[in-house]
Amino acid sequence: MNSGMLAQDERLPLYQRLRDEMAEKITAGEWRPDQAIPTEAELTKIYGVAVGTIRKAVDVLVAEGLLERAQGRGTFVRRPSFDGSLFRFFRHLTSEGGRTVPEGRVLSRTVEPPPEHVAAELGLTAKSKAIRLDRLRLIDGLVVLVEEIWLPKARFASLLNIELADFENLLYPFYESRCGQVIASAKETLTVDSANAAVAKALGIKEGKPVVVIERLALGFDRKPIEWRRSHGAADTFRYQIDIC
Amino acid sequence: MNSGMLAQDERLPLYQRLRDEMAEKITAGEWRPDQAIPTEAELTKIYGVAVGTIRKAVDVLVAEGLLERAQGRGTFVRRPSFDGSLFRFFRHLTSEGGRTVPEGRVLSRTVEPPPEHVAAELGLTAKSKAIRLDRLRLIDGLVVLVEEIWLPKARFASLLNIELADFENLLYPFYESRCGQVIASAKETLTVDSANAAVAKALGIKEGKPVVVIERLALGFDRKPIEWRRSHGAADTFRYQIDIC
DNA sequence: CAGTGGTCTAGACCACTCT
DNA sequence: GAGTGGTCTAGACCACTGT
Repeated sequence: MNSGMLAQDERLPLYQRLRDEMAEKITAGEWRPDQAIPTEAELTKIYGVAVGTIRKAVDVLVAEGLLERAQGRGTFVRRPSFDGSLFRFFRHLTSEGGRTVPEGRVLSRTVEPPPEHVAAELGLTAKSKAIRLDRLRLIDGLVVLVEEIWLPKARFASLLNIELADFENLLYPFYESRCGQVIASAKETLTVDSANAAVAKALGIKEGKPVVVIERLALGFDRKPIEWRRSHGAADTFRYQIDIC
Repeated sequence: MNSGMLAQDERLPLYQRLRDEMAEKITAGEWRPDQAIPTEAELTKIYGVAVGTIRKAVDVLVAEGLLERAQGRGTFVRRPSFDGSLFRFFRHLTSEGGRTVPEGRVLSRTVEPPPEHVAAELGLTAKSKAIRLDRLRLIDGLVVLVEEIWLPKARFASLLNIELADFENLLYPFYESRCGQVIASAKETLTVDSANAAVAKALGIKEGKPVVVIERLALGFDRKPIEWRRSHGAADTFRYQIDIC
């Protein structure tokens, strides 16, 4: 009765194959964000398995952040955006308890071969080109971060047709909706440096003043690198908060 | 048949109460690290619940890192030591790829009422006293961090009988072995400041030079605060790396 | 009220580990 | 072969959300 086509992989546990099947429906857009997936009862009929097995597959997807359960309402495809709890990628608050999303202003977009270290991080060959964005983050009209962003051209070609002014304040949901690229995790490195002339000018501080440098490599659910970025912020107003579990 | 005493909390799900009960056995040392806990079949008899419920409780504890399963062998209490992967609390490497554990040197240990913000973080009343440690972290004989550590006296009274020289380089395994206090998670805040006279002297830098300040609140498995510490390091040699998931 | 996910049970069979 | 955790089933009742 496997009307859900659960062949694919060989001798994996049922719930794993189920998870893959459902993940596929999500990434392929068949089940869309903020939309309820079929109920557990329906899923048992669709796939011909017991409720417990469905639940276990859904457990995995919930743990992975792809689904969200709401008792009495249903199970929903989670929009990996940053409105709710998923504020993971903007912990460097500039003012105390700043909950607001800073404005993002893309200054320039070019296509060029990435520097060697960026190519290495993104897993690109020496010849391949990449998209570079230069961007400011502002709070109350004041520049708090200067960002240099590198994206593999292959994944993000559709970004080249968009007006710079139409880039949204949060890039990750934007990547998702425009390019189907979903960020799942990231690795960040913080260091402190002195501002060079360009950064100092953009941040409105004196050259040589201390700045915080955040280098981030963002990965997809397949753990492949998707974006590399380096951000600079004035050190004296900087605060970085994180929970380690 | 609840021979396992599962009263405690009111109307929590069974598997949650089970989890708490089992976590208690672990933190109390009744189930010791690297030792197998009773089998699922035994646990069902002990607590008078179904296997599925036991499994769900164990699932939670495994997810929390307290237990570890080994098919065909049993379920074991995990030693939350730092030899293996659990290197979570020393990401601020000073030299590139520095894998070595820096030396820790406790300069002083006093018992005094904590400052207001520390008492608040640790959940202590205004009157209660706390243990304060002042400590240096050194790599190759050079001071890289200056630390101010506060501990609730009630939990750490046994530390007062130990020679300062006998404090180990990694405090968290030390807390575990001497005081039965296991750190499960932490919350860190990074900022950049200018070195005051005392910090500058300890770090061997000039007063007013930029320093990185890390404030950390470390929690136990019961999510109660256990330790608060503030570390200072010279900004120019500082590197903080973290994986965000 | 009907429908949803959340909890819990009781038992089956399998894959692995150790002796 | 005996014992362990890993998977899977089938069905029960509950708590919550919507109408």
